[in-house]
Amino acid sequence: MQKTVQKRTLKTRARLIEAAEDVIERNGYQALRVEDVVQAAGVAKGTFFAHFRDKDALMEMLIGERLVACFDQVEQGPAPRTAPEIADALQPIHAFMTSERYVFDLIIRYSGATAITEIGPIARCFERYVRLVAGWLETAKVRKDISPDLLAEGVQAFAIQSMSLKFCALHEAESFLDRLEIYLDAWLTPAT
Amino acid sequence: MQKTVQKRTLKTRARLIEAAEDVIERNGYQALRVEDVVQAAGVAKGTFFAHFRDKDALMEMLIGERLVACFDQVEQGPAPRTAPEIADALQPIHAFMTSERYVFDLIIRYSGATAITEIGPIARCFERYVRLVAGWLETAKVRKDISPDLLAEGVQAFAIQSMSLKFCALHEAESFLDRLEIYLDAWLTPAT
DNA sequence: TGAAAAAAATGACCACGGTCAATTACAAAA
DNA sequence: TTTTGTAATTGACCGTGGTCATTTTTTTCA
Repeated sequence: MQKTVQKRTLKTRARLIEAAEDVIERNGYQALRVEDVVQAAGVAKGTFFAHFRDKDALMEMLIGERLVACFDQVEQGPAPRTAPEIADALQPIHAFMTSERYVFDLIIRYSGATAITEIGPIARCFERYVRLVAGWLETAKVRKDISPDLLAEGVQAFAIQSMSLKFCALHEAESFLDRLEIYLDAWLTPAT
Repeated sequence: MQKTVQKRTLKTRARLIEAAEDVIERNGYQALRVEDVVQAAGVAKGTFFAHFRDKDALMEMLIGERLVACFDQVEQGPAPRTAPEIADALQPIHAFMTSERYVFDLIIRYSGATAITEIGPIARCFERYVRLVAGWLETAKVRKDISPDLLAEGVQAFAIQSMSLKFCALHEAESFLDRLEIYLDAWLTPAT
């Protein structure tokens, strides 16, 4: 009844991931085909699905990793204190999320875990987003009538709205950053 | 060089749509298979794709229709004047949008038209949403420091955020409506 | 060391969306 | 009515994600 994991397993897995990253490097996330990956990795198709539940699971992992790296980068910088500074500080995260339509769609689809047991890296990043921004807001020059957590959730909502509009022909005139700044200004520092 | 459209065409198209609606009635949108639709309609598979660009195009049409009906219904009612009233008034629209995860995902995916030429019913509904809410906000008891249009876009952003969280295991404790009301209250009537 | 048990890998196979060259039905002109 | 050009339909076929019974490799333990 032991559950020994063989070294072979890790090696195969590593080969698959490396192959996938190569394919993505060349053609982007959207164009990734499982067949290409297994061929590049030199394994059979079935092996892929022994390592990843489905293609999306691999994508979630790879995109999640990159997203985590973006968060790490953003957390290195100083805490922003105003709406434009916040929009600017989040830029690396937003840039990656909108780097490809496919990437954005997948991130949105995985942003909420459907079951507690399957909270993946992307869903965790969404929680991290709120924690990160809420942390900034505690000492930022913003309204204090509602909690930093609620404020941060709003920032997230506006960021997603702005990113959606970036992919939209009707609204491409106004730039993503301008739009987000307008939203955040109205949300964080209302002048009623 | 004439471009006569035969009566046959309309008939076939109607049969396909009816068949699709039947299938959806029974098993929901998610479960619809093109094969089932063409079989029920008594036509060949190729015929389906002569009438609809792809499966999503049919879905956009059908879901778009239902969504338009929801808007029609909401527009019948009196204009709400407070944050909870607004959340409540929009309920039929939000209820349909979150009736199935598949429906929500498809609506989000089609909410922004990628090209001017391909603005579909769903993208139009998103514009209509903003116009509708902006109309309400003109005479509602809400902050006046920013335009009704901007305020309405925010309402949309918060509604999408709340709907996303509805599908999320981590946040299912708080109900959709409660959550939206909290957001809208903070957005429309800040107490700085 | 060798046999039994467990883990990993294989590839033929399936499901489903989508394509397209060939065929059939239609409608207008002769 | 027949001819002819075009609109509409067909179904065999393809690409790609995903499955699973079988085979191969590794580990365990007498």
